[in-house]
Amino acid sequence: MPDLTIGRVAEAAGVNVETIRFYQRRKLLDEPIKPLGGVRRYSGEMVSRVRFIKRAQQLGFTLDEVQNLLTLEDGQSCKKTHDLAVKKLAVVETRIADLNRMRRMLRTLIGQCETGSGKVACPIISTLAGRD
Amino acid sequence: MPDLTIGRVAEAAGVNVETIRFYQRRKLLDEPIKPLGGVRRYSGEMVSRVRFIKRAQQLGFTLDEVQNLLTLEDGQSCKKTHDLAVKKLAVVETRIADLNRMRRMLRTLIGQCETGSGKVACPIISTLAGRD
DNA sequence: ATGAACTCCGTACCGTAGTACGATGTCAAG
DNA sequence: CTTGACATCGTACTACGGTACGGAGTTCAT
Repeated sequence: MPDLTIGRVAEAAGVNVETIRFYQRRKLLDEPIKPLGGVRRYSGEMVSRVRFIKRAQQLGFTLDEVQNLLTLEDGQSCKKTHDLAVKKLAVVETRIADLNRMRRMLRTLIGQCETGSGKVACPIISTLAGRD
Repeated sequence: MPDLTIGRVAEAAGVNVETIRFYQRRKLLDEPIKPLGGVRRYSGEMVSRVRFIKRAQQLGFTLDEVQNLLTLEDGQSCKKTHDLAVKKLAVVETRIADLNRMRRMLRTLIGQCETGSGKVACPIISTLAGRD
């Protein structure tokens, strides 16, 4: 069953071979035993694990957090998983709030630029310079 | 008029001395001439420039972009500044959209966890594992 | 005039998530 | 049995925005 080479795993999971090796160094994936003077072989399980990592990243989890999630992979400690997700949601919402502030400000400034109310200087620059 | 030491500038602008030096290396700020065997002196202008950089960062501009903005600091080339702001707004909106996707997903998963519909395995883990 | 506090400068390091590279070894097909 | 593709491994580099450090010189108040 462990029939894949690292290249096949990477390809199947849609990542770079170096990424697999990087995850191994980070202890996110383990390295199969290497038959002395040979080449490591991987099972399809490894592909699933890489995909797991990638999906978790898409939800905003860092690799450190993914490492944590992987230890919960049996699906038993639902509460711990739930709590991690709640914390992550809070972080995501903070980031959204920050970005919304940036968006509001940028829109205001762009609007001022476009309605150019006879002012000599650029309103964006003026604002950044603290003049106004 | 150039009466401040680097430490005073940093303090007045609310940044670390090392940050000023870092900006100088990055050519965001220029270094006053150093009187041979002496200490550089800065004018209040320098404090304003550091604040300019910090405000631009709060709007989402990278230091490379700030460098660009600083060359437009006379407030003349309003169009170039405007265009930079429009591009940045687009980037910010993309990030918001990404984060909104994460938020939706996290909320859904957390909700599934909480209504725990008799399932054995954790719905979050199941989703990450691609089972479901 | 002495000691604390500050400056100067180069270089190294932090976190985050990888990518790149080069030497050497192994495997499979022809 | 050779050639080409791939694996292994260690190390270095990327982007981004700084922070930290150590040794030497300078400035200022007492």
